[in-house]
Amino acid sequence: MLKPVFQSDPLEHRADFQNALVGWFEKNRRDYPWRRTHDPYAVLVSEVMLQQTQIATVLGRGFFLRFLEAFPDVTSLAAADDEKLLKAWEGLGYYRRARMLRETAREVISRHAGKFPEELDALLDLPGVGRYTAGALRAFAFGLPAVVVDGNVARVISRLLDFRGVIDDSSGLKFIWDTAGLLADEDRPRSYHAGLMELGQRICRPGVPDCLACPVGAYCKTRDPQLLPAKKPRVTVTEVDEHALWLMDSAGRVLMHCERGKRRQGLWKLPTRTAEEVSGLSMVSESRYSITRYKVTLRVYTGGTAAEGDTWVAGDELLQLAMPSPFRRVVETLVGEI
DNA sequence: CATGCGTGGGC
DNA sequence: TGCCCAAGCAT
Repeated sequence: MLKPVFQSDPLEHRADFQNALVGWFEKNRRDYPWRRTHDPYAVLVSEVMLQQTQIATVLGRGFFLRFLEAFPDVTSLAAADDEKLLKAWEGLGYYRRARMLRETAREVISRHAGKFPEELDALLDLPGVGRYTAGALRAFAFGLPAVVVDGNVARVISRLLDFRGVIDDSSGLKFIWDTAGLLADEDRPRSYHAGLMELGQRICRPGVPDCLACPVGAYCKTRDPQLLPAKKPRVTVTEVDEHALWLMDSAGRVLMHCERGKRRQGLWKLPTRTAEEVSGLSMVSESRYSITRYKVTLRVYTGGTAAEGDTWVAGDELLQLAMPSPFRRVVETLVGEI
């Protein structure tokens, strides 16, 4: 690992560190659509979309601008129905985020007279807004002092300070957040925090970083960045099978099932069945996908019967429904084979 | 504190 | 290819 020599502790030379970072950012910053606005509503939409979701996903498929066209302000989002809301979120995953975003729009109207609060505690009270998102709103929407720690920032700080402990237990998180607070530039929150994240995204990458291009290499203590950050061991992956039906009636309608639970309400799938219920039916599709700690084999069969809660959907409405991606892929394939 | 919640980029 | 993991949050 070729890397600049450590010269100064960033905590002891905070202003120099901040200047180096902000100077680099001002020259090299990427032009993202959410950086062209300070509207707290638009900033919140971007931050929620970007939770655990890569920029390329949000940007490349146009989610951000499309969502703002559909729901340009808190009033329109507060009034959104499930169908339109989930359709705008389809493909992004973590669908609960969309519902909480709408709930936040409603609370901004009912509890804050339609104007986003600027105090940290008030922001943290909003549904779906945790300490990262609250800090991001403080810095990027309001230009106020903040502490902003995402996965990028945690990695950068662990390397800068050569923090070898795991960063995802309570003591590791405390170290990262405390250090982030000590390093933060209170006069230039926008450039500093966006710069620290963009540094982590582009230079101080996971795995082998591009240390020779790093603007703050002189403030970085670690000698082997590729070993950091340390994390707790991952949970083991479990293989599971999922069985579903592909059933069409004489009118060309397809049997579907709308999720009723609190978490995934409004998302549509093919009706799922137990292994016993599909025994003897002929399989028309087999696919695999990963979800959290599960590797799922999804098999779809023709035959079977409708059950309580299943819904017949007209063929021309089928692809309008919001579905989880694995089911959307299967449905699009099977529709194409008709 | 552990777990559930999606998806796709990149190596 | 299989695996890591990404601008987290709620429970």
